[in-house]
Formats: sequence, C-alpha cells, structure tokens
Amino acid sequence: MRKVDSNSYEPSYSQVVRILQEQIAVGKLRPGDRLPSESQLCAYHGVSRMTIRRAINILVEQGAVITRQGQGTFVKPMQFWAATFGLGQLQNLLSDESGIRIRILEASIKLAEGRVTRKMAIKRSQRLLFMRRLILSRDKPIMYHREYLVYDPSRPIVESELEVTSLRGLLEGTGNSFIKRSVLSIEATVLKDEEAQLLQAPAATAAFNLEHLFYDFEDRPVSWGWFICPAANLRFTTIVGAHNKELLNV
Amino acid sequence: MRKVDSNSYEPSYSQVVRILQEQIAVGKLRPGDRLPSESQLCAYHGVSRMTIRRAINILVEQGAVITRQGQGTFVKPMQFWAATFGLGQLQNLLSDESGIRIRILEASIKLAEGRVTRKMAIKRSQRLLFMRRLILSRDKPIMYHREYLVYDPSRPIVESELEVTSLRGLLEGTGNSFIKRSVLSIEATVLKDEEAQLLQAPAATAAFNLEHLFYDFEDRPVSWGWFICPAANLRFTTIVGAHNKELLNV
DNA sequence: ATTATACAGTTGTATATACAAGCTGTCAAT
DNA sequence: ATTGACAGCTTGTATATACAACTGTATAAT
Repeated sequence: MRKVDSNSYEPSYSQVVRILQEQIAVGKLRPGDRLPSESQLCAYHGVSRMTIRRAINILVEQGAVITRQGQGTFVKPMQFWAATFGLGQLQNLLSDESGIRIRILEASIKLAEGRVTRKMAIKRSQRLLFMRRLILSRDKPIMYHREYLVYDPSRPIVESELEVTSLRGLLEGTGNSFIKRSVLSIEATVLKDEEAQLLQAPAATAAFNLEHLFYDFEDRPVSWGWFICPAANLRFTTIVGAHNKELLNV
Repeated sequence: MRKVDSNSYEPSYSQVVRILQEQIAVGKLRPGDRLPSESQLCAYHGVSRMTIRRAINILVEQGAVITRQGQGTFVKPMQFWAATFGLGQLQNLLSDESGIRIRILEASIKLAEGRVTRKMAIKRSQRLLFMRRLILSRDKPIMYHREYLVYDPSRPIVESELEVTSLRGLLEGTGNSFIKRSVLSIEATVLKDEEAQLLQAPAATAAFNLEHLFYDFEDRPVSWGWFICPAANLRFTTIVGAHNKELLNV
C-alpha cells in the first residue's frame, strides 16, 4: 500500500487524496466501508492530522466520501442523482479552432410586449434591441441565437454584445464583469421551419433550446435569449462514481 | 460592515464565508476586485489566519473567487461555461409524493448483437435481459425506459434491478453499492410512434434521451439503457454567478 | 433487568507557529 | 538606462496543540 513521499514535489495532502481515490477506484475501499480514522492515517503516512483532514475534506467535496462525527469517514455509494452536466461540451463545440463565425441576421429596435415584459420585468413599450444571429463553424450553421437586450441610454449596455462579431465575450470564456448572474435553462425542442431552414437541417429535427437570462449588478435583467442547437451537434456527457481521471477525456 | 460573532452557534469560518458571499452578491466586491489580504481579514474579524483560509478555500471551490499566490484573492467574473445542470430536477419529478408507479412492459432474454455488443463490450450471443418499463406519475406516463442487463449467473445481478417495481434503487437515491460508476449522456430527440403512443403524447414531440451505462467494480458494463422523457415534463435550470441561496429554490 | 455514568475513540473547530513560494516595487550598482 | 539584489507583501504548505461535539461500549448503581 502506497505511502506519502515527503520528498515529492507534489504536496502531501494532494498525495493523500490520490492514494485514497485510487483505493476507492480499484475497489479496495468499497461503498459503505469505513476509512481508517484520521489518527491512523496520520500514523501510517507520517503526516499531521491537519494534512489528513485537508485531504479528506477534498474527497468530501468531491462527493467520494462522507464523514459522520463520532463514527468515522465512509465511502459513498454511487449516486445517480449526483450527476452534473456542464456547458463545457458546448464550449468545445464553439471555442474550437474550427473557424467560428457569427452572422447577424437582424438587429432592430422593438417595443416590449407580452412575454418579454414579464420575463425581463420591464414596462410595456420599453425599447429593446432584438437580435438574431447564426453561429457558423467552418461555414456550416450550428446554432441559432435570438436575444432581447434592454436598450436604455442610462444603462451601460454590455459592451461585448454590441461588437460586430458579438457573443465573443461569452464564447471566449473570459467572463463578463457587467453581468452578475444568469439563469440558464435547457429544454428539448423541435426545430420550427424557419429554424430548420437557417440551420440547414431537415424540418422537425430534435434540438436543444438553451435559454439565458442575464442580470446586471443592480439585479435588473439586461438580456433574454435562446440558443437553438440541433441535437446532432451537441450531447452532454458525464461520469458519476469512482473513476480515474483518464476517463474524463473521452 | 459585518464582523464575525464568536458567540454565535455558527462556526466562525462559516460566518466569514457568508459575509464575503454577501458582499459579492450585493456588489460591494465586484468581479476583478481584490479581497482584503488574509492577514487583514484576520485582524478585522479577530480570528486566526487558518480560519480565514478555510473560508476562502470554500469560496474558491464554489467558484466565487480565485487566489493568485503572491498577489491576492480576487472576485471571479461570471463564467457562462461554469454552469452545471444536475439531475436533481429529474429526481424532483420522480421522488415526488406524486404516486410513482412503474409498469413493466417487457422482460425477456435476448442474445447480444449489433450495437449492444459494442457498447457493453461483450461477446455476441451473450445472454441479456431486456426490459421495457413505463414510469407513471398519478397514472400518467411521464417516462419510458429501455434497458439491457447482463444475465450471467456468475455475476451477481444488481438486486434492485430485479425487484418487481425496479428502478427503486435509483429513484430513491439511496445509492447502489453494486455499481462503481456510470456514464450518463443527454441528447435531444423526437418521440417515435411507439414512444409517443406509450407516453400518450402527440407524435414528433420533443423529448430528452438520458442514456446510462453502468459499470460494476470489475469495470465490466452491467447495464445499458435510456430514459425517454417528453420535454413538457422536464427542464434543466441553473443559476450561475453571484446569487443568494433563496434563488435556488425557484 | 434497567438506567446512569464514565470512558475511549471519532470527527469538528480554532489557534499559533514556521517556513516555502510567488509577485512587486525600491534602491543600489553597473 | 539597465540590471540585480533585496525587502516586504501576498498566498501555499505543514505541523503541533487544545478543546468541543458526537457515538458507541463498557461498567457501575439502582
């Protein structure tokens, strides 16, 4: 059984994390099993208790183990519901070196009415900038984007939105400091005729609808829109349970 | 500005986390801003540096701040790509008190061939248990499930799978100790005629397809299947960026 | 037999300390 | 003007210590 090597460049706590992860992954430690107590791990690895605790805390936040005061630390069984899907897959699709281009189909001023006023909590006839964009990869359309932006001279409009290429701020993942938070929502949908035509897909194709609602630092909505992405271009995958890092690159 | 109250029942480190979170949420600390240094926070709150560090580490893992050795700790801008969607929403749909019942439509032995052999990495003509199930909520079908299970006396088959109601193991979230890991994948799809009929939905309705592949502790696939869930029944929502807890219950 | 009590072992919180590692500006030497 | 050394700041790692809170078991008193 491996021990911590204090001469390694890798910090001790990190080594402990890896060693325990490994023992779980290979099944030496099974779900429900109790880990050695902190003091036992101290003695075995020759490090202090704080170092062991640090390692165990990392495993706790990773969801690999659970601690129960007075009892010990236990290996968690695989929890189906613990699975999470990230937008990283979308990012790969977009920030690829695959020559992303954005074609603006429309940019017009509209007056708020109906759903928009409710969603964005604004007055009727508030002026809105409505945009329709097509995102192309190697000159093939892969996503269609529609968006309402508040158009109020008193509010500084998110700069990146107004660039010609636009969306760059989002796509490059630099993080936008004008937006405090955003509510995202994913639905399954079927391409409407207009969408299918723009995306050069057969009518009635399955697609994801990623809705976004951005808020500024005064908690006012500044942007509401959707990305429509045909199913063929996108798939969300994740691994849950004990696994080695290598599996993640699949 | 609030300070840590050492008489509170809430641990100091937790109080520090909340105070900093709050300052970020209300915009007192903006993306890119540098937090007070650890020693400054120590002095201000009257706690030790380790306590401050513990709090900051929690914020780091939450993605709210980022630390740069030698420079300081900075508030992270909202990162669109950091969004993650959990299966919790599915769990709500199912573990609801909404009278979930499972109707088994088919349970038959088949011989492996085609896609199944590749996906599950098994020999052709391996015996498989094929199941089709309909998940009902208040007697209304909400999901359709198809699954292949390895059927080999030498391998202990996941018990919960063979219960009459089945899927209970998954649905109740107790965690299954026979399964080490699972690969999950979400696609957008369109209901086929058979599916639409079973789910009492119009043909060509949009739906999610949640594919799962379960592995045992010897890293052998034991189950491959899909949940088909009409879009009307399911939507994945998440909040990214600085926000108060209350928002999460929407 | 039942109920308290005490004890040993566990994780949780908090502190004080020391040194390593990284960044930035200042100041002196060139 | 450029370079180099250094001081002073930051976060990162690691240890030793103390006590609190909780759990289970064994023991003693009833």
